[in-house]
Amino acid sequence: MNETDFLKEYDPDAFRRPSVAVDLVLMGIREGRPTVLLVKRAQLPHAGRWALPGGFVGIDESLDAAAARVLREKAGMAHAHLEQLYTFGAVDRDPRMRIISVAYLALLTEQAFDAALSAIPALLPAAIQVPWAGEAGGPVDVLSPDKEELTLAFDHAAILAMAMLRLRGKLDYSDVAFALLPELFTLRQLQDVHEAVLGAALNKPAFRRRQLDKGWLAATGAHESGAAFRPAELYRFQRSTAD
Amino acid sequence: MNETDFLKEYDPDAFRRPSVAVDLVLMGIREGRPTVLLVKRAQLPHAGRWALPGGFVGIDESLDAAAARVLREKAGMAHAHLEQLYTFGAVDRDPRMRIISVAYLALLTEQAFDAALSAIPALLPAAIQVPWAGEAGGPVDVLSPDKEELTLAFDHAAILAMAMLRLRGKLDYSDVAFALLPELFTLRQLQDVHEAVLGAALNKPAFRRRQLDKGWLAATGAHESGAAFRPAELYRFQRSTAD
DNA sequence: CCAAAAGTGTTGAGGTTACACCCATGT
DNA sequence: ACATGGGTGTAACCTCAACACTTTTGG
Repeated sequence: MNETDFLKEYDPDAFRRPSVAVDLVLMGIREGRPTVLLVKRAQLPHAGRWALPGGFVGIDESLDAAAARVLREKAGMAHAHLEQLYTFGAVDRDPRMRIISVAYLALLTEQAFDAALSAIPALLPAAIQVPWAGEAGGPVDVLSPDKEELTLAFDHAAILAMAMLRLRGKLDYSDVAFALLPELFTLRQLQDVHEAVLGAALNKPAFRRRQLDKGWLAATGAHESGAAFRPAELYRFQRSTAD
Repeated sequence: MNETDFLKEYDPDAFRRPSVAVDLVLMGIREGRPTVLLVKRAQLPHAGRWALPGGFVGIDESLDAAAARVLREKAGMAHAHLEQLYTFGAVDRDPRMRIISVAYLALLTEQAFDAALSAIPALLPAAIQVPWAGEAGGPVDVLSPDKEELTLAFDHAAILAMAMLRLRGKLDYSDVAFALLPELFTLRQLQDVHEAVLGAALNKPAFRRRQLDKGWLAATGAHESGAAFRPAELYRFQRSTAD
């Protein structure tokens, strides 16, 4: 039997299969805090609870494509930094049936974040309150715009906690911070992003030099406008040619 | 309609679903090199090719449980450090049908590695040759015991590359190195593990002090026996009480 | 001229590397 | 006694954080 014949006779329905979904942590920085976009579940189970936007993975759709589709459909967004986080596969994580969820982290600029909010009014921007701001990962509290504490549906709180952890861990050796900033930004804005993610204040001159020494920043010569005081220079993210 | 009624009427078979599998990177250190255990595929597709041991996820089995089961069934091992790596979900990664694979990294001591080899003779210990030893991740070459270069089945080479990257990345801020060593070990053995994973030589006194300063090592007072020269002290991995 | 934030120079502390040396053991 | 690897002390070096200072703008 050759490979082609084998494939013809193979029965893909021999075993019961779990469903596979993707869930997206849509994260941006608002008012100095990491903030995520949540949707209110209209249907059972967990009707009325807030949840991460998600959707099932189509049979002819890669995981990355499914994540991009959910980003498009549920947040009206064409592009965003999107990376796979972790796969959650506890048997009872969804009471309907067995659903394995591949969680993705999507990083949004403030503009993209606000655009999604006005395009799709059902989205709720929820601030993430990290208990021990400087330290390692534990449970995260999620606050609605009027400071109510929210209980998320399913295991989405655990997904969120992992997203925060990942974002922190990658902050200074990768380019994730720039995915949260517009094309042109000042060093102060970059520092604000770092401080929001870390939940801690940073030393200005040290931060500045460390960032410039990495060689990832290209000075544009242009300066911000409309500042009440001395306008800061605008930089652009650009990997050094040495890479 | 309340939640119970809703669940009764829910049809879990409304959509076609992909299959979900786990694949294990069983890694240990042999002869100063990271080495993985491979199985020869008996059946199509990719019959005759070497592959990572894996299996389908049961409908009532969590992902972690499935990984543990494969570890038991395919490597005859009760326990090992096991951590989820990444989920591979390209549409065409398996020609039979849509299979999403959750990859796990399993870390084996040299004893466990050898035990698996003698318990299950079908396993092949394949050394991993990392092209640019000190640097970041790219493709990895896999060598059979007689130094033949192997072509792995499916996308398993990519899984392996990611496993090496993860192991390197976690080497000095986590306890993964100790999962590759027996209960009691010398500082030289610990350094050998680090050097094998990093593919680079390390400075002895610096390494020694860094490890001791972490507070993860407990001196036992016992010394290794059978050494041709001065016997080294044996240490045990033990997180500091301050954690 | 003042307030406020941008941007720079200098210093000092801490940690890490590199090298040299001493120690313990089997032959 | 000696070869060999285990284990330790010291000094040079590098990195980075803290502070003070200058610069630039709007009012």
